[in-house]
Amino acid sequence: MKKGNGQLRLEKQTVIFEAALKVFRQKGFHKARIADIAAQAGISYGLVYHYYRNKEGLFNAILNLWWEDLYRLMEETQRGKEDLYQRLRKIILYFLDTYQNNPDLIHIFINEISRSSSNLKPRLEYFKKFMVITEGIMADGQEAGCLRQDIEAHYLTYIFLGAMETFISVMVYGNQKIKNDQQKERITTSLLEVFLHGAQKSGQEGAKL
Amino acid sequence: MKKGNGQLRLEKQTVIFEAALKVFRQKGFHKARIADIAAQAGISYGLVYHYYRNKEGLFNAILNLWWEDLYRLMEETQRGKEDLYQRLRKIILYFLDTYQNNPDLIHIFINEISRSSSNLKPRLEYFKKFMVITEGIMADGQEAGCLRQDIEAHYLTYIFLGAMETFISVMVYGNQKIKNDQQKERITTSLLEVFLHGAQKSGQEGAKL
Amino acid sequence: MKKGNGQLRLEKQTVIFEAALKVFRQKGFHKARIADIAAQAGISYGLVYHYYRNKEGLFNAILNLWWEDLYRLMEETQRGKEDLYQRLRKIILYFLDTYQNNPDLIHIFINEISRSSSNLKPRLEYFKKFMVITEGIMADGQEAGCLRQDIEAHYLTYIFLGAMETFISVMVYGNQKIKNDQQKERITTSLLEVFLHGAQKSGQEGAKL
Amino acid sequence: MKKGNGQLRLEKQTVIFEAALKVFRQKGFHKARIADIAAQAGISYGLVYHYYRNKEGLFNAILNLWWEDLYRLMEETQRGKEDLYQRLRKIILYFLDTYQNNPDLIHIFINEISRSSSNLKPRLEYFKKFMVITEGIMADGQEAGCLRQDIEAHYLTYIFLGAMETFISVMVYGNQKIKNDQQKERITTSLLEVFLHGAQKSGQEGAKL
DNA sequence: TATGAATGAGGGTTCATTCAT
DNA sequence: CATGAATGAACCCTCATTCAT
Repeated sequence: MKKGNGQLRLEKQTVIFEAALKVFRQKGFHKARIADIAAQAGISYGLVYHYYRNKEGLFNAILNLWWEDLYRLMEETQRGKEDLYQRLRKIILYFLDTYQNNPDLIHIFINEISRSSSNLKPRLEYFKKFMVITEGIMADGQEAGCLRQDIEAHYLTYIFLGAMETFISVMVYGNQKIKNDQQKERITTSLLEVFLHGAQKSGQEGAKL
Repeated sequence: MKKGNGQLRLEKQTVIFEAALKVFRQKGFHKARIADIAAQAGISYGLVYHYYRNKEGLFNAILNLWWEDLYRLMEETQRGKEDLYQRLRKIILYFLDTYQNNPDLIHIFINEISRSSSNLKPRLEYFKKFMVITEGIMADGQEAGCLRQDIEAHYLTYIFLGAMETFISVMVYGNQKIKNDQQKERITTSLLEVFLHGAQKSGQEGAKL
Repeated sequence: MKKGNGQLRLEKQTVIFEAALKVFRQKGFHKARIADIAAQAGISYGLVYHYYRNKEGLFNAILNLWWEDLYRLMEETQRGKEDLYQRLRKIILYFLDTYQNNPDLIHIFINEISRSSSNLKPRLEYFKKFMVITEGIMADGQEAGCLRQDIEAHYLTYIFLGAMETFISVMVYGNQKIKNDQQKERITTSLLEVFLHGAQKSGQEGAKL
Repeated sequence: MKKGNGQLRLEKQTVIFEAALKVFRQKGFHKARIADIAAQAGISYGLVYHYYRNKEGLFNAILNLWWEDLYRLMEETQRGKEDLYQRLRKIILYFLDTYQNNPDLIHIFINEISRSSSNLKPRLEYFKKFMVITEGIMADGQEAGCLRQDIEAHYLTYIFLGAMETFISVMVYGNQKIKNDQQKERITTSLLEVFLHGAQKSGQEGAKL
């Protein structure tokens, strides 16, 4: 039985997509060549243009996957009735899970989205939206009396996201693997612990550092 | 009185350097053209090659300035007798001061860390060294009993640096100006407060979030 | 009937090759521009890079053709049972035939031997090998008692090849055509006569010159 | 006592000239940079243009030295009453002496004059003149009954000069030094022997090779 | 669908030459 | 005389994109 054309199209498109994921990660957007991606996908480079408008379009497809998944998570998080701790935990775990399951994707996020000035304008909006949602979570926490109110919600956001991003970055740059769930747990706990309770040794409250 | 040639040479080199700073910031390494930099400097593009070996060399000169200054600060910090709070405060203020005085430089630092012609290794090495020094400060803090020891020193480092970097990034991306010293103070305090004492509302210790 | 793609590819490659042959001959390696070659071939310059890695690669392809053909001849010559006279005659005729059929090629051989991007080593190696083979022929002649033994075989080689090469060079520089087989015969005979029997008027042996 | 300016000018010019000799030999005309020559001469590159019109002019000065010296020798040779053997011997020794005393010069002759297609037009004339003079010597020899007349005088010229040039070329390419006068003598004798008496083993006259 | 030949804009780099000092 | 800063023509090469087959 012959597969439907749509099915075939989808498959080939996926092959190209994943090849692009790999090549963009290895070389970065500018140095990645369509020919590299085609070779990785095992097709001719002309074919790429049947499935994607151009290099930019292919790259955007990857970005969309990233942001859509992230937004979906964020919306779920917002809709849910969970407390602040669980919500922040979910965000961290989302990044760590993606790091495990799709390291190319998060590599690209770190290198090409989070840290890249080229063609930044449109991408910045995505980033801002993500920050705004996170800020909402922080504000909720402040309203609920869980978070201190003497620090602006967006400051709390920067601190939280920045700390997390650096964890991921270090792993990405160091090509570290996440060995097991324990490690994921330790990272998550460390992040939340310090963010929520601080790095200061307990009992030192108010003492001179 | 005639200026020495060395003086003149230095001046022109500086003009090119600053033009490069601006153009690299605006366009990123890949999209920045030597011709752009020359135009910005008000010279012909050929002259750039009298002062710098090539585009890469010019870019590296910029990065070196950044890292050398940063290392100088870190060494001062290490040599000093100050307590943990003052040390971390100095690091943050260094970034904020640089942001005020040389926003292009810090922009490039934020955006172009992973950019390099072929091997980003050398630049990562710079970064790692910076992290190692910071980790030393954290370890000192743990030994001195100022910082909790149930979280690894390098985790503390990631959280601290990541949080700070994101503050800067947000300002960079948003083209925000630091209006006055008060704002610098507020940012510094917020960062240190959360890092050291946590974001959790005091009195909530142990309470359900 | 549709031609195979390989066939087409080969054809176009040949067109470029022959254009290069012509341009390299006219301008020499350094002054020959890829754009010239492309124009000569009636294609865009970018296409040259589909068939050859770069200018150097294209040039090497030409040299390889020359050397491979020459080596093929030399090996045939060595395998054959012919006497010295026939062997030397074959070598001369090979050069003269090539001059007739592919004057560009021999022009390049004559002019560009020492030309190379950085290291002329590889090309000299080719030349040396050619000389070594010829020297073998001379040594055979000495062993067989056909050639005088009071002069080293490689000296005989220099004299023979040098004389021949200059014949060709003069024709190349003077843009002389070989008009007919008689001329070829005369050149060959003159060379062999002088090389083998000397330029001295017979009967003058030992007389004062 | 202060030297006259003309004296100084001459000295500096000579320094540049000799630097050029060295650099042109090492890199060839195209790859030799004025900056290289100036550095070799220990002066600034702008100064080169005070003494020579441009790169081409500097190169021509070298060529002129070569050709003028060679012509001087040839004229002396022609004016003298020496026999053919002595004349040819003088030519060979001139090349070998120059190889000993000014290897850069003869290197350039071999690489840039004898074998070079670029800017060849004007240089070719020099070469032709040299050949014409040599041909005159050969014709004299034929008239005097010293050389066989069944071979055209210019053929004899090609054979003689070609053989000699290849000797020099091999030494140049192989970076061989002339160790002593004996070697010079052996080369000269071998060349003249083969050219005049032939390579064939004596007593084999007419025998099948 | 699929291929890869073909195009040409674009940019880095070199270096001879000029000229103000 | 001497310097070397300054200029810009020249040219190699890359690679995204198009399109005939």
